[in-house]
Amino acid sequence: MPELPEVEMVARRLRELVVGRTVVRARLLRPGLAPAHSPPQFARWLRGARVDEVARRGKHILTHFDNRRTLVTHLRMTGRFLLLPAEEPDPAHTHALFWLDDGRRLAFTDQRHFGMMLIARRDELARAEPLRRLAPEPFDEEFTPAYLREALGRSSRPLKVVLLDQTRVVGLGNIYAAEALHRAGINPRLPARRLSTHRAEALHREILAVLAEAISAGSTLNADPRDLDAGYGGGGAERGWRVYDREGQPCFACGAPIRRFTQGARSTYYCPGCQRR
DNA sequence: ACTAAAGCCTGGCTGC
DNA sequence: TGCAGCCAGGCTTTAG
Repeated sequence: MPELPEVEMVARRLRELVVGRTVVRARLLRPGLAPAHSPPQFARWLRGARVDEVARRGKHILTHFDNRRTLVTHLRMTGRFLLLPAEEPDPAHTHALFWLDDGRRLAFTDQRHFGMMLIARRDELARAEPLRRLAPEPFDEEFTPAYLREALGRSSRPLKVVLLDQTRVVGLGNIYAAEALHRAGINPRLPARRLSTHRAEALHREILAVLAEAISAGSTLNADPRDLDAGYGGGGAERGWRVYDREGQPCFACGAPIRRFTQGARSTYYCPGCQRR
């Protein structure tokens, strides 16, 4: 489940592997992946384009080309990039292919068809969907405790649910939202508008810490460079989550059994001892 | 301006 | 053992 740190890792690896390369041929195999474009148009816009830069905005990967267009990719749940030698067959669930000028090709696979791609003019990106309404990046100066409190301040919804709203805070998914709340000692059911200034500071600090630690853990993995998403395989226990996917297991801080309940149609994990209010 | 819920999708798991 | 049905979950859309 790629959230900001995992998407950051994919973007970094993609950057190492494809910046400077030219797409000699592109093919959209499943039109639903990029519903705004016809497959021929998709192919035409990328053919002959050289990759200038790979960036990230929230959970979106931005591949900027020298033709002033940008390929926006959202991995959603199961989207992944794979760099393949020329002779290797297409992997299962391949929905887009990009042949590079060094003979290799980049495949986009997506078992569950949640991922999406869009090609937009680079100079219109920030004003266009799907980036237009995104909150500031957590590591930008703009993202301060005051911003956080302001962004959450009007909502009566549970804090955990609002943290997943990418127009308020960008980059958190179900795992890091739960982890940040646990680290800050805040109950996930707290109505967002009831977050005090003091606790907003703690939450702000822990959001940054949990994201930074995950990025740093991922960047030290010694993985196969062809494996673009190495760094986020594995389940909760292996990744060392404090609450996520640990229902019934003792909290590392206080020993109370971690609890799970449904919030906004997804599982929330928390510690009843550390996150009383 | 806000909130809630359905829908998208497939594979793995649960319970009968 | 077989299989229906549930669950995972990021995000958009629709309805209220």
